[in-house]
Amino acid sequence: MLGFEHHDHHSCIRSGVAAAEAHCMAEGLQFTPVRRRVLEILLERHAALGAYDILDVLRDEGLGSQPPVAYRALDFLVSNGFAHKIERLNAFVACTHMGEDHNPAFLICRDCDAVAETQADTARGALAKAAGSTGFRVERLVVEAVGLCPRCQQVTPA
Amino acid sequence: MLGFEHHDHHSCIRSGVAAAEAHCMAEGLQFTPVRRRVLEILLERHAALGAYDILDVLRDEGLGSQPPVAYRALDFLVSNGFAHKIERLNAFVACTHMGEDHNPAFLICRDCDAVAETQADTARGALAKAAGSTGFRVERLVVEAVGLCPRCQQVTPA
DNA sequence: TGCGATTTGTTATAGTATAACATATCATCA
DNA sequence: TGATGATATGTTATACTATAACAAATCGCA
Repeated sequence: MLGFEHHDHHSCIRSGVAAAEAHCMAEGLQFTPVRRRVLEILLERHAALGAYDILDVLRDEGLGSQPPVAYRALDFLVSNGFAHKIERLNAFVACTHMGEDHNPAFLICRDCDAVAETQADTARGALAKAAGSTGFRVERLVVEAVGLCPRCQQVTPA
Repeated sequence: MLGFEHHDHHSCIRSGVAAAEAHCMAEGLQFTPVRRRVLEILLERHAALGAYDILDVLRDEGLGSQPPVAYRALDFLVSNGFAHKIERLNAFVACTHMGEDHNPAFLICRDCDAVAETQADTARGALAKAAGSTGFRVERLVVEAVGLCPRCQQVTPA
């Protein structure tokens, strides 16, 4: 997983964009300037960004000025697994497992909004058992842990 | 857990309200008319209800007409564990484990918005491991499975 | 009874998201 | 290569979700 620790930001942006581009190429999807830029913005910050935060950046750069521009790009990224929506925050993050088929789970810092993506074990566990026993068919699983990241535990103890 | 199966609705509303009332009594909390009524409304439907849906009912009954009335009652219910917020739907449901200390997980039908509450196993699993290894301190866990309930699988196959 | 704390009423506004339709661009194949 | 159907963007308008701020009422208790 990509945690809260330091990492090479430049290469992580580059490789994220490259992975998305490759995937679009392979699938015949259009990786347009707005879509690419929104993904870059999400990769640049490693925190959850609201649609309107993203729109502000786009507007500054002349790439679009109305909400639907941001929402459409985000829909595209989410639909294709390049980004995820954090329901708890009404915000979005770049995916850190580009390409891999995965069931994301998130660690969300309530102080700084940093988000780390990890894996949820979907098949096992009480939830799967409950779903099975009631006949509920799970299609998508949202797992979001809210708490304090290591850094903010220093600053905001207890 | 409370599943999607049939159950005695009347007794389930009565016992839910009674449990909340007892808890408030014990804790010295005020179980006011609006708060009681909102809990009843949530118990009556076994689906996720938006704050404004609830407000509509309150308004019809002369119990309040402005959003803060509904939101404040919901905040109270959620804070005290009588109800839960479904982040995925921006909506609320009555708790079906009144009183017990629990980590709720939800099965949400994307067709009819019915919600079943069950338990998440928080301590074990990949998530807990990931949190532990990064030093992230989990305070609250949101687990929401989106899919089709048994009934809607009949109506809306595959 | 009076005082502080809690709850409710109300106005206003902030923040999140999408419908609908016009225009432009792309992708392809005749 | 130029027509055409599909996809993407631009734009206006509006719907939905949520909270700030302050006044008025009510409650709990000394």
